[in-house]
Amino acid sequence: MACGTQMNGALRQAGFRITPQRQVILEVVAHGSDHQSAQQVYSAARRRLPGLNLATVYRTLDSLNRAGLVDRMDDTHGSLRFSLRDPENQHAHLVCRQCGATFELPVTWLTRLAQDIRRRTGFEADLRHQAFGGLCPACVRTQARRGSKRAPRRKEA
Amino acid sequence: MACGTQMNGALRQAGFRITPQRQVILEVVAHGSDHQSAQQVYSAARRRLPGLNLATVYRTLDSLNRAGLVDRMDDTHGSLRFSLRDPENQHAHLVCRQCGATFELPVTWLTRLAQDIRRRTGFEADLRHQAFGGLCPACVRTQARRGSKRAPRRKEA
DNA sequence: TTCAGTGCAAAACTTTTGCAGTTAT
DNA sequence: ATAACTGCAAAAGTTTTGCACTGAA
Repeated sequence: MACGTQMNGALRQAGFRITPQRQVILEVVAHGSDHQSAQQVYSAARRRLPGLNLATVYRTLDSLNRAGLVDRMDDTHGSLRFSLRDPENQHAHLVCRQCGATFELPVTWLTRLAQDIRRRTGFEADLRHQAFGGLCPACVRTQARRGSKRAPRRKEA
Repeated sequence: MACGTQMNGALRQAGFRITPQRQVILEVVAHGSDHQSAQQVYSAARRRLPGLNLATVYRTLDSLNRAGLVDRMDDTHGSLRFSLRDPENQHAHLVCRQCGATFELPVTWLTRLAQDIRRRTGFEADLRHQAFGGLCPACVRTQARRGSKRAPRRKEA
């Protein structure tokens, strides 16, 4: 696939030098599962680049984000999640408080809300990559049957 | 005011022992500015109770939260914010990415969205205490005039 | 050649936890 | 008397930073 070439072009265009680290990290974000944490990106990238350092992952993801190639979202469980930016598919997120699963929410569902907020308060809400907490369908069912179950490790909203 | 007595009642009713720490912490949350971070609560409470420990603040706020007296929200800048629960005034939050100011958003504005989500995905979104990022009116103006300015210290959404 | 990019180690920050001593009931 | 609660110190977990070295341009 010409994918690698395409990415290099994007990197170069954004004013970055092409390094193995960047190529691998960007490819992991692009081809790996969506909304990965820095640790996940690190683990995956490390398999191909054993010497890779976590700080580099953070720095690279931050650069890629500022360059507009990668999106960041706060998963409300204490870490940031990264995914390839896709202007065709702007979305927010649903994060299950029980099992941590994340789902996408087309940003169009949120436009009316954002408009309401802007008109009535003057606040410019940016609902892209916003994470909403709640219970996923599976956990709703589970919870309906039994009492409570396991909980996430850290933070809560 | 009978406020102290009222609080003690609430504490006792929730099965808590009455301690100076709890009284002070709850009062700071109740009378201080809304949506304070643990550090802010700590600083304010410490003025009246110099020996107070930050761990106690966290433990107490967690207890009060589980008892339903206090609400928690994740400000998407890396810390939790606490406020007195007011069932009459359920709300979500707008958090300015530029200056960190927070505003309240009546939860009624979000009911339609929550319904849409439930009907179309089965996900039970809990939008109470949800924090939405964006720019407050003041920072929108500031940003319109000049270029960029100071940024928050940690995390970003 | 030169400066952006990297690895490493250490720090920054928020939040949690183990434990021994204290205190409300 | 006896749990519950607190202070202290240390750890956990994510993210950032300083610095000297390396390598892409």
